[in-house]
Amino acid sequence: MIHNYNSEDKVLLAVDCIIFGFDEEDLKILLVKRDFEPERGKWSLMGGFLKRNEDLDQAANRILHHLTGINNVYMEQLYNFSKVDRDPVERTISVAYYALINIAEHKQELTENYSAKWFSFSEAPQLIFDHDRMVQHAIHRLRYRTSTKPIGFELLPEKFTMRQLQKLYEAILNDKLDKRNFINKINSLDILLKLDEKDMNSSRKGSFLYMFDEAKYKKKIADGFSFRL
Amino acid sequence: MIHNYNSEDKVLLAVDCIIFGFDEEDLKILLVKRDFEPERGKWSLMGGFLKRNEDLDQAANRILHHLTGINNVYMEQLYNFSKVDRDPVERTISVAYYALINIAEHKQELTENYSAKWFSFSEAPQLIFDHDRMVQHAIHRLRYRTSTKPIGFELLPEKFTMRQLQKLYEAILNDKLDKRNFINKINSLDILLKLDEKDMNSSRKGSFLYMFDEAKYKKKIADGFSFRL
DNA sequence: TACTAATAATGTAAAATTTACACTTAAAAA
DNA sequence: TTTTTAAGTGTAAATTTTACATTATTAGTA
Repeated sequence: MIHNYNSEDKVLLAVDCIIFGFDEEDLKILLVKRDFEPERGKWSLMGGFLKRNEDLDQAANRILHHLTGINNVYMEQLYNFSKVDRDPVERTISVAYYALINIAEHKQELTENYSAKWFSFSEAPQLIFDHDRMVQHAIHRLRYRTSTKPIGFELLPEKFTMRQLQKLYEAILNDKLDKRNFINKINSLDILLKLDEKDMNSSRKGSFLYMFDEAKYKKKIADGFSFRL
Repeated sequence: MIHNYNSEDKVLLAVDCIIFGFDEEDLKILLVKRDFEPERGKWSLMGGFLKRNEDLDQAANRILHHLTGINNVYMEQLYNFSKVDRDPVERTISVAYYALINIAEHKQELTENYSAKWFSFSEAPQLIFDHDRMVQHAIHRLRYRTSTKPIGFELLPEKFTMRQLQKLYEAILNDKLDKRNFINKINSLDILLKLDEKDMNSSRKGSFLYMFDEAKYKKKIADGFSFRL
């Protein structure tokens, strides 16, 4: 059997990005209003097509930047969606990516020049095509990842309080956690740096700020430590 | 901005299958000798190209069947490999799939008509392109999945002994497990059916055979039970 | 300046889970 | 009947997880 690349079908490869954000309270998701047919005017994920001269990670970042002005986000490849009729226009396979970003930090980038908008995760509108399925997949993976590695790195400001970290976990897991147990657990991971500074916004007493100790974290990973929560 | 699907680049979408097998002792991997250029004669994963009229799951099954005669295998989508120059002939994105099968059950299908061959996982030859990376990804995922859901379903004969199940876990995790703790753990999951039958091959005393109780398992999953091992 | 109000910070005992570990049993073969 | 070989079985100690309530700190207010 001789295989001939030339006789093979080529397809369009789309990349769709599920961008989760956190605003100290709620888990949110970033959507855009589609400005072309089909389904013009409906909400959808950030999407575009892979180009010949880039790999998928690059495509995901280019697309996100193009539609939102947001740059340099750590995105993870999630899953492919490949039903034959998933896109009514043409056979398209979509590679879903997801990311977690700190909303406040990207406020400037996401100006009104862009039609992207944050929605509370629980109040997001219906999306086009199979994008709702993609989001379901992504939240599932995000919850799972939460129990596997510490997630705050990308999602919180550089300095944050234990309370903020806990709220982030609660938003992702959609569950209440016990304050003391949470703090004990996080402290036992031994990857946070307690600062002398306090955040005075949330209370009169103020609460201490922390930073991730990335070096320590990387060392632990390298040593084979498993961060299951 | 009006988007025009026609101006987008189309690409070849390959599907490569990492097939793990178990023969009551070792974890193995199924490879084929490539019979076309480039890299003719070298070992590689089972691969082929997605066709216009099928989705990725279907393509993975078609390709596996075409190259090995094996049918109806449960495969899971793993990850995309998309480096621009990963295939020297033409821009190709590869979707990796992996599966776990029971070697004995597929012995008939995998006859000498096919050039596919089982290799001990630890003794597999070097593979073409980025296939070694794919295999690394797959074994990682398999180990992870092991701690998440019971895996024996697809990998063992319908009836099996506790000893066989333990050896399977040991092969995947590449680690020794304590016999009593393993049995207690498995029993506590409460998804096995103990039969009256014994397997007399492995010892004079014989060891009881078990079956997975799929109905019970599905009910537990539906009830939100988590099978973390 | 003392009092109030509001959230931050902290520790422990009980329960559950995980781990380490060794002897008896059953059946075939000699 | 004795020997051989792997199967089968239980428990105590260690660790981890859970549930839970009081004190501390500061700014604002009287």
